[in-house]
Amino acid sequence: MKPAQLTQVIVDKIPSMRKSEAKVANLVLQNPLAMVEKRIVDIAEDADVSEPTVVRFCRAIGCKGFQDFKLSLAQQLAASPSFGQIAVKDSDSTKELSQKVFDSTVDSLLKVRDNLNLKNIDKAIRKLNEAGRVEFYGFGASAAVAADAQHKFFRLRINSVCYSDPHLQNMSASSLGKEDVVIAISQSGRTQALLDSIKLVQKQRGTVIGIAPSFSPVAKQSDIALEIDAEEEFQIFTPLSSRIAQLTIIDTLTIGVAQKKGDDLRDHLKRLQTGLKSLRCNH
Amino acid sequence: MKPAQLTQVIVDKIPSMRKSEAKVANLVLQNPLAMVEKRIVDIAEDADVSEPTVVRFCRAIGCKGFQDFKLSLAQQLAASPSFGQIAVKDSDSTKELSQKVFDSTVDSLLKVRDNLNLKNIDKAIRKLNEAGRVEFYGFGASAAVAADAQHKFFRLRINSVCYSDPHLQNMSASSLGKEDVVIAISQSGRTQALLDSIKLVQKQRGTVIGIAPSFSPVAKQSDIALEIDAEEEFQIFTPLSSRIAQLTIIDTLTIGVAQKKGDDLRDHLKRLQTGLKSLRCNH
DNA sequence: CAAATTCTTGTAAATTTTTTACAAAGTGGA
DNA sequence: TCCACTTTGTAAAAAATTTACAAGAATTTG
Repeated sequence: MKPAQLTQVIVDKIPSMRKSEAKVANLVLQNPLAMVEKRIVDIAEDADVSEPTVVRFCRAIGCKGFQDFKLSLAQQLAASPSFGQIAVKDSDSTKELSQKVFDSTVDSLLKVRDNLNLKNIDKAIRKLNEAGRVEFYGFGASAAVAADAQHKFFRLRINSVCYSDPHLQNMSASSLGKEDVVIAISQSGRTQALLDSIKLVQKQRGTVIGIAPSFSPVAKQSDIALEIDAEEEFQIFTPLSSRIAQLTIIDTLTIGVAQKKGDDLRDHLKRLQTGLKSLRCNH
Repeated sequence: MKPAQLTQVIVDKIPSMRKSEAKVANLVLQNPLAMVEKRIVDIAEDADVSEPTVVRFCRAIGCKGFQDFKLSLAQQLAASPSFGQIAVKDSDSTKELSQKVFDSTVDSLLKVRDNLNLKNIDKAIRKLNEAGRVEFYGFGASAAVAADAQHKFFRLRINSVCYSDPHLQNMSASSLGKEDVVIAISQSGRTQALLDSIKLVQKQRGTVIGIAPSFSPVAKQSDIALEIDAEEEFQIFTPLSSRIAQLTIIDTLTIGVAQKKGDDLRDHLKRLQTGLKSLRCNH
């Protein structure tokens, strides 16, 4: 496994820290990269605290000591080099630009990975495996995610459809039963039409798996909430990173279900691939 | 900046090393990962040399001292994780499963990032920025990617559509002109119908940007090829990682074009966001 | 509101770890 | 074999980290 996101751990633990430890934490977050070549005395001086406080800070975030802290931090930064300075400037070259886009995507994937609610993923996989019909609902940017998800579940030989039209959603939702599952996808977690559909599904006693930000109405309303809190590095555009995170969560569900279905499914997929071959160019 | 691959530097310098320094070098190469948590005394003992010899070894390969060596090594190892055993076993728990899915996605993103053809990305951004119409073509799993891409370009106020039906593709392709651009997306790079559409576009003197594996017919036929060679960790399923890589490349193009469009666009996006607010639930 | 308790922080000392200085051992050429 | 030079290890010094403890702040309780 890759090193967990140390910077994320630091952010999470700041509230429970002592005042002077928090000073160190803030210094580190301000410029993680600079820490790597500092000694304990330098950091103590810069943060205006004593050396033992720095050690206490290291222990507080789960490291064995100062060297261990530095090493973990260095490893995280090496894995995603431009952490903390990902904002795209107008002056960036194509090289810098593409690196930033890839790095920020990696960053948010790691962040989401470390905050997964495994219990709910497990529940979701179990439920999907036993489901009658599986429907995917999403609007706007999430419509493409829903379509992608539907395509994957279809390949697993699961009866699945995808609706990104509120009327079709409602009509279909009304026809669901208690063994059916709906996966509701939303970047904002506040789309009113989606909430309406969710309620309709629940009225029919269907199960709703929500993929949305924590504490959002969609997450709260869902029976099983898979929460995603990827900060978007590129604010003004349509969400980029969080959408990739959504897809990856769906991948996890897909593979989880496939694992449960076992060998039986494997044969089916092989046959499917053979079918596709005829559509291909062979030179 | 530090040399990219420390282990490579070590290999290169072994011939010019003293006998006991070479002992250390071999120990390090044998298991680089293990070095990270050792102290100088441990390494000295394991290599059967004295501690100063270890320090001399560190200096010989261009490091400032022992700590510097350890840090550099750790960084290299973190940056290029052993692309090893990610295959999912039937016995995997949900935790292991989701970690593997996320990690393998991260791995392929990093791999693709390091193999990007920047010149072509640059060309593509330039072309897209000047384009009249932009169309996205893709079938199967790539249809969702195309839909997602269309959605993003639409937000950039670029005249864009998406077709995942061969007839519509052909009809539309025939109506394109030389200032128009088509982005053709394919996981396999060998879909015959897509190749046909590409040829039609080129007959009309339109530009085709292909997102497909290296050396594939689609890549070869495209005017600007953006090649993606993500190994799929989960063989039997529909492609997972390479699709994420495709999306991220498209993100790069999107941001690149947005950057070129500048402030003008920023206002437009703000207005768009305000428009969407009315569709949201506010509690 | 003050006394007592607990929690936080820094000082100084101890320990660990790394680095340097130097001397011993080895190597090769005359 | 002897001399000059290189290589390597020992031991001491220096540097860096960690611990122990006490002073001071904050908080609770009578």
